[in-house]
Amino acid sequence: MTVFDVAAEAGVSLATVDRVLNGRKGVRPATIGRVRSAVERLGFKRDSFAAGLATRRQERFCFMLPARGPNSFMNALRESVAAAAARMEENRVIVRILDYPAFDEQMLCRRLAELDPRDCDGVAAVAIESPPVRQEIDRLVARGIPLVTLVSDVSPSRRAHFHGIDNKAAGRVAASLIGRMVHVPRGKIAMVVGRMTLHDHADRRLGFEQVMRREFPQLALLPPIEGLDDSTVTEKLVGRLLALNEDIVGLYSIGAGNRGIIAALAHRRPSQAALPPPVTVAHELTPHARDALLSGLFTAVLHQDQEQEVADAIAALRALNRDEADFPARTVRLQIFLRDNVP
Amino acid sequence: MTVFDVAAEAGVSLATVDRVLNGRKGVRPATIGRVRSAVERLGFKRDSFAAGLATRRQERFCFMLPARGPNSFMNALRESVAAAAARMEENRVIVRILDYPAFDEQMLCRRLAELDPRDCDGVAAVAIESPPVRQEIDRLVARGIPLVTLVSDVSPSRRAHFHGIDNKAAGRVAASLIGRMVHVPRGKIAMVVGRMTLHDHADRRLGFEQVMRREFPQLALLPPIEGLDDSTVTEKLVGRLLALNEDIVGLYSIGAGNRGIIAALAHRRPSQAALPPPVTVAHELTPHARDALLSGLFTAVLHQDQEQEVADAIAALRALNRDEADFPARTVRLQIFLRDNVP
DNA sequence: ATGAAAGCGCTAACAG
DNA sequence: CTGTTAGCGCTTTCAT
Repeated sequence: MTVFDVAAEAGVSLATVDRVLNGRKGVRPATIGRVRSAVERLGFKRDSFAAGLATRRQERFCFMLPARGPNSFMNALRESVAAAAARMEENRVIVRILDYPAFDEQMLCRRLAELDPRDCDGVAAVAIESPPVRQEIDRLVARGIPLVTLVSDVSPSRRAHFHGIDNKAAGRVAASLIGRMVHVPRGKIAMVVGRMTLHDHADRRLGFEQVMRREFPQLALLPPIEGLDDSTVTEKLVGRLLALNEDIVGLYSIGAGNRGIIAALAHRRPSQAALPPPVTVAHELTPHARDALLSGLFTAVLHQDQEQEVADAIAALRALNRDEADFPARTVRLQIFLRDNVP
Repeated sequence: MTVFDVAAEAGVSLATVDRVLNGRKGVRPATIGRVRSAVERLGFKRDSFAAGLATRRQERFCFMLPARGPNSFMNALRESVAAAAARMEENRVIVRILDYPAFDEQMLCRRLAELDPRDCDGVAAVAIESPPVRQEIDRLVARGIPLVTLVSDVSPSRRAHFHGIDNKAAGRVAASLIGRMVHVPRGKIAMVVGRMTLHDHADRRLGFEQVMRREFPQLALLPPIEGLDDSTVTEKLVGRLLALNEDIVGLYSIGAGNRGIIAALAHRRPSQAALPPPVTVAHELTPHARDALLSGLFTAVLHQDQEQEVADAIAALRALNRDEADFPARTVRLQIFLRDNVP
């Protein structure tokens, strides 16, 4: 069952069948119909190996990530991208990793501006929410380089898709878990973000506060503190917060810097250590978060499958590159890990 | 960068390069070394499209599932298999779906016995735990047809892999959720299984009881009831149980038949309806479970990604078919859905 | 608007 | 043990 058989059945040549199959133009409607019905009758399915071999195009994509730093989530993401790059190489997809200093909008803009349509067929970027970035993304798209956002979105912008979890839902889930698991009648809830300009962190906070206010009004929300995704900074700030508020019964770690959270929780002052530890929900299952979960220091960890995010982003870029407008972008499933289902 | 270049660089022929690349025997160690280093030097990567095209083998696998019935989890699984079958067709993999009457060990055995190595290169089966089944699986493998278990394992047996979630862990997670979310000092916990001969159900119960007993001894475990994965049966049994025990504060639905659980919970007698509803954890995100979750009737649903299970099973069968002994079988990640992250 | 012919890079016979 | 040769089924020029 090959294109050849279809050609014979339809009474046309190989080339015409190919044109119809791939929606190329320059075929009379009547002929299209004949080929279509031949395909139908024979139950023809294209052999993707042969198709892949015959098209010798190479696709070149760029991943724009924050530079290597203390944020283990981002480091892990970089590994995922590198692994995907290696795997995709045999599918004629070349993935290059570029980076910008974390939180640095200006450098991100500059890096995006440098991209040349002649050696880059698409970009996946962990973005920062800001007008200049949005503008630069739009300019990139105008130049003919499609862009998808990864992990953290920029919206509204001309980016084609966002690949990541539903961060508002993540915040709501965290609130549900904490609210239902806190057993005291009242108390305070702390939030730690990396930085508010990160769209994903802002969304998580939004969802969290929404559910907290509506369903657990007896728990008081402290204003969020910014730990810059850095565990040293985070430890200092959280330590101070815990010392100042003896009655913190819940803690939501929205960003990175979990090592700092763990350290602060582990070193609570004796007066606090007597109380039950706050119900703590963190993000990203790094090795540290994993240990904190196993030791009972964290109650739950909300995680996103980075491999899937990366794979989805590459799939989307390929589709964009082939002008498949109807590519279905899916939201990466939020994963909840408790002590008993740690991977 | 092709095998041809590698051949030239190593000073051998195409065929020899191919032998080395694919680990075929009949090449002198010295030659192997020359080819390897040429590959290394040139950074050669095999083009999987060309490789796929050149091997014209067709793989034919069978999925052995319980017959279509009232169990929506199994119906959904069947859909997943059908979808995967369609997708794999263009990769030269043909998947056939076979079935046996649910719970019927004898028929399962008979169906397995009928399989012929001449038209089946591997089997993925949702199994039943019993000596005859185990024996029949071993016989199948002896006849040269590799088998992997799907969703529910049979162990020990000569099946190559199990593809599904860690069911003991699932039970432990359910216990953690219920235990931490029940706010009364004491009460009873109910368990509903499909049938104890299903390995996955038995495992979940094990994990559940283990954590319940150890961490929440103030909650009393009622003996599990068997609903046969049928919602009519389940509704009757659970209704009776709820009527007899006013102080049920937690409910773990281990198998299918969620519709029955939902009905029973929704129709609690007025005297009970005044109390807070039991903290309920169910399995399998069917549309009904989803609605129950959204309406607050279920507290959490534990789910497994069927698409991934099926994809993994097919990948494993392909590997077995190519005698890749070191294929890494992964455990499908247990998913936890709360009201706010329902897909 | 349609057809003929030349590969794409690899694997698999078969021959040495 | 190693080399030669003929495709796999599709896409892509180039002719018509």
